Parts: sequence; structure tokens; C-alpha cells
Amino acid sequence: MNTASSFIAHINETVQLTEEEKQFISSICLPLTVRQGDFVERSGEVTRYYIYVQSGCLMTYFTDKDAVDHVAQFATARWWTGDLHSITKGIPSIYSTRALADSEVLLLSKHSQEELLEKYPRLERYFRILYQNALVTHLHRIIQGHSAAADERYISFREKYPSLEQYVPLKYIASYLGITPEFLSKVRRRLMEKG
Amino acid sequence: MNTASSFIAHINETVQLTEEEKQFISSICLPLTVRQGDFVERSGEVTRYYIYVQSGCLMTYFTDKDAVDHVAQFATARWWTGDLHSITKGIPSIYSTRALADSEVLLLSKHSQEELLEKYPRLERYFRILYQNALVTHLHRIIQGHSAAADERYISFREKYPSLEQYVPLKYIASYLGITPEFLSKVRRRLMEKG
DNA sequence: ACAAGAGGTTGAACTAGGTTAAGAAAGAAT
DNA sequence: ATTCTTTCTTAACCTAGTTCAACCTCTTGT
Repeated sequence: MNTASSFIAHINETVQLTEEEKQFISSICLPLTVRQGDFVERSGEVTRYYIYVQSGCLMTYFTDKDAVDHVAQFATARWWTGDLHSITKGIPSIYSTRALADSEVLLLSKHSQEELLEKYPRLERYFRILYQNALVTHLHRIIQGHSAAADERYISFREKYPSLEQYVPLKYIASYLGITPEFLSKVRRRLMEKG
Repeated sequence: MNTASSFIAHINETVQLTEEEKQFISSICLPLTVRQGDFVERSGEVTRYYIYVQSGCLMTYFTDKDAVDHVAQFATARWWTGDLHSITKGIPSIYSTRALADSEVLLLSKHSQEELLEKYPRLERYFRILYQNALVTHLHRIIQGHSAAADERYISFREKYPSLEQYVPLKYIASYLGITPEFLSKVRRRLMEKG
């Protein structure tokens, strides 16, 4: 049982790993323990690591010109987060990532990922499928944002991510849904009153 | 010069192809010519093909419970479209795809893609990078939808996709931006008056 | 114990964007 | 040429969601 075992199990669901591959993956992953509130990535800096969450919960958000934060995504166990654009292109990130709870993450540097994929091209498949699934989710979120009212979006958020409620303050859920905390409060009240 | 040559050139930018690979790719791509208005994919049916656009322009959209269409994405030359969720999971599609202009597309069936990737796993890389870039774009669109007003979104749409204006009626651009055609009209008027 | 924050709720006034309906402009079809 | 259809615009009115400010409840730190 080493520090990257949950990550290895996760990859193994998509691509069967050899012992050698497992060992190599373990060797390039940097385990990191973060406390609630800690930054894992800061906007303005070039993102250096792909971030994999083993336990706890992170949130990645964009801060606009009026200093308002907008939640891009939450990440709980077995999810990735971080600014792909920044890390792949080497440009400063527009997102910050912070821990919403004490969490254990694995950091995979850009260089390590490249080395990994060069050495074991089979693993491209893991990331391909990961990104493919994320794409489906993101497009659904865009469309739902355009076609569904706030209350409907809130209801389906709760159905889709019931486990997040334990970690995530309502104001961040509001932000994720694209509404203000005050309005989410009203939505919740209406839903309570109805049943 | 065969029917898939533009597609092969596109892949070749990411992964250097051998002659054998090129030949195989050509053999599994189904070229299709569609006229403006034609459907390439219909919601309710299981999507059978990944759709690559060689020329022209397609749009993929979701029709909500009130029969209102919401544009998920446009696809011009060298872009892919189609409902990934439907094709990968074999469930009925929630999106339809139609030609906004006479277009030439290549269809890659689910089976052919699987065969391709099994035979030449190197090509996973092409799709991985494709999806990775799409993910960046989608997330940016979500965040912009939450942080920028309609006029700002319209301006950056025009900057980002100047070539689309020739193909795409304003009402679909409005839909893509998440506003009504009437409101886009107001936005355009305001921008005209200002300069 | 106390203060100081952070998160959540409420309500009143406001606004970005939606709705409805009608007309103008521009293609496409006969 | 002229009709038909689709796209775009305008204007009056409407509403989902915002803003601002006050207040309440928990935590957290001292």
C-alpha cells in the first residue's frame, strides 16, 4: 500500500497496468496533504502540476475583474482538477485551486506526465477517456445553463453530486450554478415550502 | 489526393502518421456530402458516428421541453462534432446536428474508431489532445457565461470565431451565447451606436 | 467570556434580459 | 416580378435574478 495506490486503482479501471507501470507511476507522483483553505494553484502563476484528488475536496475558480469568484469546478476523491490551458501552454493560469476540506492530493508535473506518456503510450487512453467524459459533463452544464432555470439547475446539481453537500458551502454552489448566494437562498426556501 | 486527406493532415499535426496508418484511416472514414439544412444526427436516435467536418459548417443543438433549440456548438473545417455521450454509451442522443451550409464531412463509426485505436494505440494521443483542448474551451465558455454580460460575450465570440459570421444566422449565435435573438439585436444596436 | 469572521437568510428596490407582437429586409421559389 | 418564408429589428411590457443592507447563527481565535 503506497501513497498513489488509489490513483493507480483508478487508472487500472480504464487501462490494465503492469507492475512496472505501477511502480513508475508511484515514483513520479508527488503526494501532498493540504489543509482546508490552502491554495494548490494560484491564478497569475503558470500551473506546474496536474492535480489528482485522493481524498477531501478542492475547488477551482476564476476571479473576475470585479474581484468576484466564479467556481469552475469542484473536485472530490478520484477527480482531477487544475488549469489545463496553463499547464499545457505554459501561460499564467486564470484559475485558482483551494482546498474546501483537509485533503490528500497527488501532483503530476507536466514533465512527468510527458515522460509517462512517452514511456507508456498506452496510458494516453486513460487521459483520452477521462477528458472525453469531462467534455460530456461540461457541455451538459453549458446547455443546462441556457435552458434551465436556477431552481432546476440546483435540483439536478444535488442529484448529480449529493456527496458534495457535506463539503461545499452554499455560496460556492450558487457560484457553480451561476447565481448569487442570496438568490440560491430564495430558491431553497421555495423548494422547502413546496415539499 | 483521397477523400480523407484533409483529415489525415489534421491528425498528422499531432501524431506523425506512417503510410500504413494513413491508408487504414482512409479506409475506415465514410465521406458524406450534405446540403444546407440536412440532418447528420438526430436527437432521440443513438449516435453512430463521430463527425469530422472537412468543409462547410454544422451546428449541434439541444431541443428543450418547450421545443426551444439551444446551440451546443458550431463546427467548421477541421472540427469534430456529435454527441459523445450517446456514441460512447450507446444511449439515445439529446443533440441534433444539422448543416448550416453545404458541407463535406467524414463519418467515423464507433466500431471503426475502436478498431483504429486498438490497431494503432499511438492515435489515442490525437484524441486525447483534441479533447483536452475542447475541455479548455468549454470551461472558458461556462465561466464567461457566469461572469460576463451578453454584450461582452458577443464581442469575444466575434473575435474568437470571425469566420463563423459568414455561415451562421444571428439567431443561432444568440442561442450559442445563451440569449434571445431579440436581445442580441438590442446588443448589436448598442454596439453600433457606440462605435 | 468575548470578539471577530464567515456563512446563511430576508426583504425592498432595481436591472439585464425575456416575451409578445408586429413590421422591415432579404432570400429563395414559382 | 411577385409571392412565400426566413431572418432581423423595434417597442412595450414583464420577470428571473441582482444589489444592497440588515440581521442571525455558527465557528474560530484570543
